[in-house]
Amino acid sequence: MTQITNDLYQVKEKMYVATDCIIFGFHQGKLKLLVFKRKLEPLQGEWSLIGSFVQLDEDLEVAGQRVLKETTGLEDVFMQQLKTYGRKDRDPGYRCISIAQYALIRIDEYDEKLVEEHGARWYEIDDLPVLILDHNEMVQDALLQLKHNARYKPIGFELLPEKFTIPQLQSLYEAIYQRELDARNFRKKVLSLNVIEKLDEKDKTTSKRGAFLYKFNYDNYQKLLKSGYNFEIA
Amino acid sequence: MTQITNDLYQVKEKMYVATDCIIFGFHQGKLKLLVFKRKLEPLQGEWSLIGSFVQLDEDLEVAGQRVLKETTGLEDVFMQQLKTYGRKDRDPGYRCISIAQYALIRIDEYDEKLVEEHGARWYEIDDLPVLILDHNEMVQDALLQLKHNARYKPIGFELLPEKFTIPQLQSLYEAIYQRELDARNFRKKVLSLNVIEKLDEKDKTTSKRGAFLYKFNYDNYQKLLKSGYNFEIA
DNA sequence: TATAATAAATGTAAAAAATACATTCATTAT
DNA sequence: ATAATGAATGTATTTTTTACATTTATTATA
Repeated sequence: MTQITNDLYQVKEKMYVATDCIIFGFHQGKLKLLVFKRKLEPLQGEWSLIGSFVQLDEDLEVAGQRVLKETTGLEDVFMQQLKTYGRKDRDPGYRCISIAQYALIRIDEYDEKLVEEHGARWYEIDDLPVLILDHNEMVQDALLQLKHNARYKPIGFELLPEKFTIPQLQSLYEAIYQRELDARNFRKKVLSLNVIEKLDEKDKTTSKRGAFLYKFNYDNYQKLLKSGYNFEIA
Repeated sequence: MTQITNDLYQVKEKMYVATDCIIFGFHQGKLKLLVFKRKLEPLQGEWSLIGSFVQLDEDLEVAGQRVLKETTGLEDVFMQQLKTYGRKDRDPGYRCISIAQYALIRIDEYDEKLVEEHGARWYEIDDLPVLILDHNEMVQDALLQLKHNARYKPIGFELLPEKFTIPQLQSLYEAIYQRELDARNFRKKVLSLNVIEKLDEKDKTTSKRGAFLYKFNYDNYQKLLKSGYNFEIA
């Protein structure tokens, strides 16, 4: 639970239902997490995931999207339920369960101003601060899930801009798997899946020669999924 | 939500938190699901998963185990959180989210009497009745998860008695994957993982020759897991 | 305008893993 | 003694994964 609306702990006479968002981004070859400085007591000033109570008339997914919108300005973000955290003593004072959802966003797209207003900051995933409650546990679980999913779904594309180069994609997968990959084998594998399309443009920000830009082909992806394919990318 | 404690729908002024259990068993070569006949209004007499509200002073996992204990008499059952179902209109009348957990149990061990008292019945998974609310969706999601997990963890062992034969194990995997496997390749693969131990006993219930019994070796399993192994079994 | 520098792009051979497939074995019942 | 039954076993082929070094396109600068 992240948004506590008064500043005194109270007795456990009611079950609260919250959602917390684990927001991943990818920037300059690094996988990053968006963390927030708590504005309310208790634990004011501590680092925390962003979250909110789930409203009575609100779907779970909608609650997650609402939090994302309020904090980053982004809509229709890729978001997936991770796990529900429900240890009876996870939040001292309240009895509160939290449905953790993780989001993948394209850092170049988010609304910087909104993020700043919320006292938020991007941290590299291998240099995270201590977070309140069980939030570090949530992040570690989400990282595991991300690694796992990246192996079987082309989930990584959510973290890149619409047009990206193969070296960029490789660098993302290296950040997720936390190990280096062979450029030839990676390219071979990714192209063999037939889910990215070569464009007639080059990105020249990282080399004189320039690297061709590609875009993700959702149609082919859907077809591949239906055919029962496995999608191991690296 | 399954256990509703009065018989009139009421307005949505409070968030309820329930847990529903998807109980899988394996018997005579078939993967089965334990379903229950609802005892209370609304929807009395309909087939349903078994569930309960989560108590204020109760961990989520404990709530699941409690339900299992009450309905099958079994304790320390293998159980895993599946997903939280939180559509705002999933339960007409109440606003109730449900944390679905799935359990794998050894059918020969469960307490038949307790199951009967609860008006429960085992259904083959490809012959399930219509269940209340979103329970059919929960079951389908759980089956997908089970298939997925069975591929990467030797999860299937939870569904077999402690001593089992390789043909039995194969038959279980065939039931989970819903396709036939090659006996030679299956045996080769399973033995190569080094997680089952041959015993000096045979099971002669299915053949004159008898098949050697094996038991699962949790220590080797843990070692293998730590070494980062993948565990694809079929 | 030639040259140096840089990251992008490419192919092949070896190793490992997955698959396809048919026969013999141990035991019991007749 | 023999027929019947499911259990157990090995090998060759195909597919997938891995390891590894050179050339290419472009820009900056000498």
